[in-house]
Amino acid sequence: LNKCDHLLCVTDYNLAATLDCGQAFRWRETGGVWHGIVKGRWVGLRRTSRGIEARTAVPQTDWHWLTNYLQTKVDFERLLESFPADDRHLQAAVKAHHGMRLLRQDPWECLASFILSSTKQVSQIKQVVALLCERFGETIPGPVKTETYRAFPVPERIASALEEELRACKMGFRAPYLLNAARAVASGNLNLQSLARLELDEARARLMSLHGVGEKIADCVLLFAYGLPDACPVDVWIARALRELYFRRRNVPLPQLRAFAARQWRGCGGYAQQYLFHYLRHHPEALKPGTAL
DNA sequence: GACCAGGAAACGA
DNA sequence: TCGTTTCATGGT
Repeated sequence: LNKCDHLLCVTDYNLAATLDCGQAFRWRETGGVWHGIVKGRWVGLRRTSRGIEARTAVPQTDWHWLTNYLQTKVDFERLLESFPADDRHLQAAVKAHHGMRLLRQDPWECLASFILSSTKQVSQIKQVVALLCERFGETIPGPVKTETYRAFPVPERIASALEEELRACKMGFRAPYLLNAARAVASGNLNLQSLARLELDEARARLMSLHGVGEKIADCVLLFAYGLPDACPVDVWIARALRELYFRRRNVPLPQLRAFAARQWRGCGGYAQQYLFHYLRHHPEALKPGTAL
């Protein structure tokens, strides 16, 4: 059976929060439809009462690529049970964006995107990623024939680019980092597929061997592309939240905050930090002294 | 203009 | 193993 339309039956799925919480950077929403590109396929998504309606530009016989990306088969209720019940800050954030999921993204796209993310706002990351795709991505079929749609550029294409061409995508000092990472992946020096079989610490060390990839960016990749539940990226927002809400505004050093997060959210650190991150981006006033989250 | 952004490397102590 | 500085660019 070949079709361009498909219904994903899900409950407790917050599509808008999932696609706009800062874990992926290519999704856009127009008129209630989210459109983006998953594994080189254009797809439009709409939340309905029955689930998620998906539409592609090319007929599909198998939708596993999409259900895997969206993680629609994850039991959300069981997921909630893994969160500490007595963590009132986390529970408040979960309540505000109930049904938000972590995606399962392509490792290379995720790694490249987060190399570009350092000290940039989410809106700027989206802009740089869009420029990169526009200039280096392969064209793919889309719904409007007069428009061009592009896949995320393969590492081989980035590897053959000039640093100046990359800088022209407004990525600044991150350009040599991206170029080096693309060469490592394209040459086989870094095998992204083999990372899936490693423990958290070993996989993290491999990623951190890349110039421009520290603990935070490595954890983003291990969480958003490999689904390691204990990968818990601590960025400026999460660090601020931990200090304000869990350490009574004490100036606790970053490594100590990371250790605390690992203990506090054992088994669910990835989800916990993502709910807090998304909540705080919508409610930055929650970090003001004396304000309960 | 000052200040900050989903950081990390290089440096000096 | 720490704190500081620097990196490029755009938004507020």
